[in-house]
Amino acid sequence: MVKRLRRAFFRRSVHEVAPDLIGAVLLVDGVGGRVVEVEAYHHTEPAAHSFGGLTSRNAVMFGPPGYAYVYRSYGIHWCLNFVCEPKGSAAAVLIRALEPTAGLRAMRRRRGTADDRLLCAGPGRLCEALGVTHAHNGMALDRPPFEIFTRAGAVDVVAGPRIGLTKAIDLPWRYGLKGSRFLSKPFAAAVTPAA
DNA sequence: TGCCCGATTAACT
DNA sequence: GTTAATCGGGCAA
Repeated sequence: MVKRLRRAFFRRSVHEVAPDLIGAVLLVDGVGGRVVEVEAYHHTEPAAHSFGGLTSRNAVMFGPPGYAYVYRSYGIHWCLNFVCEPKGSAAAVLIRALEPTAGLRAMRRRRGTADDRLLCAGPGRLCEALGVTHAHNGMALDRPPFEIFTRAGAVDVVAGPRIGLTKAIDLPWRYGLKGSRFLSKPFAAAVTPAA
């Protein structure tokens, strides 16, 4: 049964929330799709923006769970995260790829491509397709323009190392939908994460 | 104040 | 395979 996600969903460990988001549906102003790839970040690990402590950029990460943390990447792109765990954990899940299902016309227009596989295959592309910008930083995930729904049934989730990092590169905190053609990159090995 | 670099992408060779 | 685009955070001075 598909249900709208409530804030309590995000209050759990980032390592529970991240795989549970695979297969969920994310919409921003009615545009979006099925989550097929995410990554987990936690302040105890040096790859996280929150590792060095509270700053103006990462302040939302240090707040309560269930809010959007949006940051500028490489001075060019926006990246969307969901803040998790009780306030102060400074943990978040980076949304890396969607299978587009709603608002295809709007996404193709924003992205300037008709190749549906590349509409949301990557954190920067996804934000461009959904129209996510710094204006969404700090917004609640259970209120408009966000709508997030649980997955309908069981899915095969695979895990592997995160993408594009120079620190903590070995932690297998990237989660994806097994076999999806909408991933930003394929998973090297099909390893099912521990429950 | 200045410098370096990044949770990326697209367009190259 | 490599590299430019582009800018705010973090740290050295």
